[in-house]
Amino acid sequence: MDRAEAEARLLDAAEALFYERGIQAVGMDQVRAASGVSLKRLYQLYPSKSELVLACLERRDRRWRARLAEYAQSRPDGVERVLAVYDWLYEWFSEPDFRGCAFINSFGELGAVDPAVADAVRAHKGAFHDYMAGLVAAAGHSGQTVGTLVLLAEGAMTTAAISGSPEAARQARLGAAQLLANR
Amino acid sequence: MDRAEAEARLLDAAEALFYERGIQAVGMDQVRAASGVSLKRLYQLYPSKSELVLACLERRDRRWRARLAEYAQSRPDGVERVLAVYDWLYEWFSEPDFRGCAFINSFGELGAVDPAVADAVRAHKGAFHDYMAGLVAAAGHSGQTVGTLVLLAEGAMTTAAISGSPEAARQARLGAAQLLANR
DNA sequence: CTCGGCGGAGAACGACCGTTCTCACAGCAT
DNA sequence: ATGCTGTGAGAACGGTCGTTCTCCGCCGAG
Repeated sequence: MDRAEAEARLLDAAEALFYERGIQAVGMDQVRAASGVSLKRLYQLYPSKSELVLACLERRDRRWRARLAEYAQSRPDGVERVLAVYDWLYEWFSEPDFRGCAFINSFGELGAVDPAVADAVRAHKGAFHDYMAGLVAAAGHSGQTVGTLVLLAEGAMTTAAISGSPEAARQARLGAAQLLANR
Repeated sequence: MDRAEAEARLLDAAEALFYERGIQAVGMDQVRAASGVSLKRLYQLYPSKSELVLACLERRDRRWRARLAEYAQSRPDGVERVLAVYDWLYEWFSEPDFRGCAFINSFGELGAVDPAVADAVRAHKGAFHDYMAGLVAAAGHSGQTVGTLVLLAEGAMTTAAISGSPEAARQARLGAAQLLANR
């Protein structure tokens, strides 16, 4: 098993465990068991748990945004593409192991205690905001609306996680459509 | 120090510490030090950390909702009172030690691992939803809007926490006003 | 005053966690 | 065959955590 595969297996296992149970509830030995990578290799690739967590968050950020962008780009420009974001949220919320936004969860758990985690979360949310701003501008709407549309998405993530139902995405889409209907 | 005062000091100290640093990051000994209540008394009032956490969440739920209701009731009936919710959020977000919604944070940290915590969070969010539904009905708007208004509030809480700024409440208020303007 | 129970301070316990170390072994150049 | 390098399995280490126990002083009842 070469370095690249060890990294991939580690990130896959760690990300899944952290997301499913929370970061502090998962020990490094469980990451080793789930990944099949020895502790020695683990620590020479990621010298501390904190760095492993950061690496997971960064990879998740890239994947999450890529998945969203890929989905949205399959829709026509304009308002349709803005609303596609909420359709994608619905699909995401419907995944059987959905447990909320990993960044919101990580921030609540470690944001006050690990500034690097807090920075990663802010970067992720900032990038999402910027992406939405691009979609809204392309739809010819004022920048005023962007913030509200982002709040709807964020609210849908936490509400879907807590309620255990993807319906919040539908509700958010309705609200967004209404906001975009009357300029 | 009688039983009632010991309970109050424990809950005050524990709630503040859990909220500020996260639950798992705070040890029982720190609760003892901050409250001035001995470990022995602590454990005879709350036989486990989990029960102390639950008691904190329940008291916080009651206080949070009471504070919100008190604020809203000082405004005239109708749409004004619905919008007052977001004004109150702005004040809350502006408190110097604001660190997001304790229930969202607790859910992210322990929701997957402690079902009692998950239940308490669901109860809190359900009560907030019902309260908003009452305000919206009193304002003569359809129940359709309630979900969206709640999403705006939830999104504002997480966004304010992560960004460190209370502006999200302003943004949420703008969105809510727009939703309530055109029925 | 004496006794008994309660409370406080903090040590003790067992479990676990992040991290490092030991040791045996596999692959490879010489 | 002989070293050398790096690996895997897992023990070991130091620290912390939740929880319990010990010991001692206080205080009210008799």
